[in-house]
Formats: sequence, structure tokens, C-alpha cells
Amino acid sequence: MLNPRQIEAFRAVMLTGGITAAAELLNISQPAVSRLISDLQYALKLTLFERRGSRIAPTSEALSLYQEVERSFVGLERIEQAARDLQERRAGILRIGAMPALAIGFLPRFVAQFLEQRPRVDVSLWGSSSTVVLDWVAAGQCELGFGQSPVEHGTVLSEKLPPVPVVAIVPSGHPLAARSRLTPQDFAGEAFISLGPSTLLRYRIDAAFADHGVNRTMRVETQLTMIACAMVASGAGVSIVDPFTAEEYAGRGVAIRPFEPRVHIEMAVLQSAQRSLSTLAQDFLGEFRSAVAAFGRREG
Amino acid sequence: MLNPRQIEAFRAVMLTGGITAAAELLNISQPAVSRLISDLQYALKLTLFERRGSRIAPTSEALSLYQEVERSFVGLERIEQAARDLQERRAGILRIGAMPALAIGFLPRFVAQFLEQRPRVDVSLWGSSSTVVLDWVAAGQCELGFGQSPVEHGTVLSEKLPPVPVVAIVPSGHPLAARSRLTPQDFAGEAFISLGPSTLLRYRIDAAFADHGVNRTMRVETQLTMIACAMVASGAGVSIVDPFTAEEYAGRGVAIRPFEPRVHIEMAVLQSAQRSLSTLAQDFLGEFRSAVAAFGRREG
DNA sequence: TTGCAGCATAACATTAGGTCATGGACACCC
DNA sequence: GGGTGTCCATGACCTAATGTTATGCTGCAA
Repeated sequence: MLNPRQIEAFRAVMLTGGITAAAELLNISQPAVSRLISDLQYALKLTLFERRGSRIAPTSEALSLYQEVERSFVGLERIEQAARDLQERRAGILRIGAMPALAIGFLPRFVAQFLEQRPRVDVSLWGSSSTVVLDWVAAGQCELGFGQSPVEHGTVLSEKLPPVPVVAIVPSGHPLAARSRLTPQDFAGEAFISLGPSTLLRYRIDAAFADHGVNRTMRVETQLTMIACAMVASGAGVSIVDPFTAEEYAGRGVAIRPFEPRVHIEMAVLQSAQRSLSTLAQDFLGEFRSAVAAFGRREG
Repeated sequence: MLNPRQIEAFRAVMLTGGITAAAELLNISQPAVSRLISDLQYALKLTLFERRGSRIAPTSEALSLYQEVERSFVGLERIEQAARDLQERRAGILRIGAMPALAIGFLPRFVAQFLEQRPRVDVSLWGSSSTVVLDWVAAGQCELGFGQSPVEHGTVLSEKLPPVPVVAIVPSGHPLAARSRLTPQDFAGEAFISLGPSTLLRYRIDAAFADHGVNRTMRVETQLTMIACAMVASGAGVSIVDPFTAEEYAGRGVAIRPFEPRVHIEMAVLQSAQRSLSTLAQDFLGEFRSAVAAFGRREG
């Protein structure tokens, strides 16, 4: 039958890409992992890995299953942590889930600052896509979630954060970097790196260009603004992204310029409708809201 | 140290309210549960239960901890469910690339039918020229590709689909529409809309006409069978195209007739040589193959 | 008091989960 | 192209966690 240890092994193998490396990660021997995986395959009656040369490769079933594992697996560490909190009667622990744009830089910095005045508080910060964050909040794995707005879910309340304007990013040496602000016309003929088709942000940006009758050369499409930034940094083209991610790449080969007409991204705070926020979470949210507003003013 | 079995025992005790009942739930003996619980309390350094008379009662710490434990169990259940779905091929993601002839009608209809029995399956279907589809498969962006045969590529396997006969198309009101089948002789002197020079299909059709010594008036040339069909529909001439595209235009100004001698188009299924097909993709392919064969018989 | 339900403890058995040793298949590198 | 190293699978074996049976303690109800 299925057992948590097998799932842990599966996770480790997916993360490291190999049985041996997974064994090192888990601090057990390689044959142990071999057997956990083969037991798991037997329990689930699924082929998760196949040999490819001397290595192994995940099947597409493994990839699908891995998504679900990342979404719903709660390891023993989590329970241990909860027990420690009870033992030490801590001031509290605040579990936060956030979409990548916030999770890679802005939010960690804010959390660090928030914790300075609160020595007995723990925060755990998890990053994933907005839909996964929504799941986490719904399942109670996170008390607060930060994702893209709008959000629709039966048991999750969402509240909009102050809107923040998107920014144009171009490689540092690029001629467009000389301008103080960029408009759709400036992008005519440029290699444009686009966000994945499903995002609302993409739709709004496309609309802005369509309104001005500007034709861009679409070179690359990606869902992650981080990837867009990295590609701009390497000179592959220009893009328009959220200012949070952009700022992480400032000074790393990317020049940030305001984009006009103003297009705003909307983020939402998610919380469970089942239970009310702890006072700690309320404090956090209040301060975070003003930090975002301040950031929006600075960028705008 | 903490271990999963202890957590299971804890949950059983919380659920049943007693050690003995928990033992029955887990199908093990009562002392086993007793010890698991006392080990757990030692590991967590928490008092989880107190004796109350001859029975036990959970402490408030136990109640708090229980919430976290429930989450982890719900997580495992969800993972199990996901695995069952995958096993029954009711879940997963299938990315498909296809040449226009299939992508504009036949394939979407087939996909819709395929998905009817598979609620948790996601399919993404992309259409482009056969060479682009080949690139997608080579790059791993699509698990399955449908393009024209033959295909040569180092890292892509191709397998032929059942051959399908091409059909003659003429404007609805055209004199030739009166005939039940058309031969090269019938096309003498007609304005013929030809497929682009690079296709194998074009070569075979030209050969058929040459064999019968028939001279056509070449009016228009295009690479896309869709364009050929649209032009026939608007009365610009007659043509010979693949039956998939033709059927999309049936009843929209185009009459479809069998063409003799039989000329078949050959399509190929493309898959990466690097990674084997998911069982979901295998199912899809199996059903698709027979759908094409059935279509070929219907048209022939 | 007696009987019984519920739990703890002790001594012993079993097996899940681990290690070590080894071998085969492939990639890599002269 | 043949040695060499990496990676994984398999089998023998070991250990401690998990389970067993036997038994004793406690409080409750008849």
C-alpha cells in the first residue's frame, strides 16, 4: 500500500533527477531509494520512471503525479514543526503562499523586515503558481496567500491589493534604454517576449498595443515573468512585466522604464472563509498592503 | 524520533476516542497502539492524552496537533486519487501538434470525443505546418505530432497512419458535380488549383494526370489545402485535396467526389525518440488510428 | 465483592526498511 | 575501441521499529 516515505522518495527523485542523488538528499543508501520507488510503482500500479541509458527518466505520468504531490503532500516536518510550536508556546507561526513574482524578492525582503520587531514569530514562505497557492489556502496549508486577481473559489475569500503599474524592460545597452518612458510605438519591430496566453496581464498588454496599432515580432512566449526577465537580460528581446520581478533584475543587464499607457496588475490576498485571521496575520496584511502601495507609487 | 506510523496511530486514537478502538481500526493489537502513542509523546515531548478514569482524553495540544495531522492525511488521499485517475487514464496532460489539414476540424472533433470519458484529462492542441510540428516534437513541446509523411529526423520517431484517399472538389453548381466519381480525363481544360510544389501529394497527383495524358489549366497555386478549398468554394476552379480539409467545406459551396485512380495521402505520427509515450498518449493514438482508418473507408 | 472494560508493561516474534556487496548497462575519455 | 567510471537493480543480510501474547493495574458497575 501507499506510504508517505515512498512519496518522499518520489519527490526526491523528481527533484534531483536520479536515484543516487535522491539517496544523498534523503541521507539513505541508493538501494533503499531504488526499492521505495519500485514499491511505489507497484502500489500505484503506474510506471513512473524508465531507464534511459544508464539513467532514469520520468514518464509523463510521473510528471502529472508530481504536480499533485507538490500541491497536497504535507510531510512529517510540518507536523514536527506544529508540535514544536505547541511545546514552546510560541507567539505564532504564519504560513504564507505567494505567486513567483512576489515570492522571489519583494515578499522575502518584506518578511525579513516584518520579523525584525518580532523575535518570537516564525514565518514560512512558499512560492508557487497562483492556482496552487489558492489550493494551499483552501486546504488550510497557508493562512495567507498572494496571487493574481481575480480569484473565484467557494471557501476562499479574496481581497484586492492596491494596483501596481507594469513596466517595460529592455537590455541595458539597448537604444530604447535611452528613453525615460516607453510607449507602444517604441516597440514596433522589436523582438517581444510575451507572457503565456492565459494570463490576464497578457491580455491587457496586447490590448494596449492593439489600441495603438503597433505590430510586435513575437519571439518567445513564457508563463513566468522571471523567464521573461532573464531572456531580456541576455539580450533576446524586450518585454513588459510586473515591477516586482523586474526590480530583481535591475542592474543585472535589464533596464526598467515606465510604460504608458498605464496598465496595472491586480493581485489578491487570499484567506480561508472557514476560519478568521490570527491577529498576527492581520498585522502582517496591514503592513504589507501599505508596502505594496508605497512600491506602486515609487514605480509609478 | 517521529515516524509516520505513530501519526497514524495518533489519528486513529483521536478518531475513535480510545486506544482499544484505535487498535481495532488499524487491525493491530491494543499494546501496539499504546506503545506507538507513548513513543510519539516522547518524540514530540508533548503530553497528548491524559487518563480520565479508566479511559483517556486528548489534551488541548492533541487537538491542535490533530488539525495539522488531518491535513497530511487529506494530502495523501488526494495523491492516491490522482494516481488512480492516472492509472485509469482519466487524468494527465496531452500536448498535441498537428498540420493544418487535421488541426482545423477532424482532430478537434476527435479530441472532444476522446475527452468525453476522461474528465480530468487536459489536451492542448496546436496547429502549424508539418515542419514546425516536427520541431515541436523534437523539442519535447508536444508529446504527439501529426504531419505529412515521410519525415526524417534524428530524435523523432515517425509511424505511418492508415493511408487515406484524396478527393476531387468542385464548386457545387459545377457540371462535374453531377458525376459520382471523377477521373483525370474529367479535368481536361478545367481551371485547376494546385498544391504547393514541395508537397509529395502534389507530385503524385501530377503523376496521375501525366499518366493519362491530361493537360490542366493551372490557375492558382497554394500550399494550404484550406486555401484551395476556399477558392473552389468561391468558384475559382477545381482541385484535388485531402479529404479532411475537404469535409470541412462540404455544404459550403464545395462538392466532394472520389477521385480515380486512387491517390493516397500518407500522414505520420511523430513522437520523441528520447521519451516513450505516456499510456494516455498510447490510448489516444490507438483510438485515433482507427478513427482515421474509419474515415478513410467512409471516403473511399 | 466480583466481574469487566480499558490501559500499561514486559518479553518475545516478525518484518519493514535499511546497509553492503555485487553485477550489468551505458557514457565517456583517452 | 577498450578501459574506466557512473548509475541503477538485485540479493543477502541486519537492525530496530512494529507487532504479538501474556499479564497486571485501575476504576466502574452490578
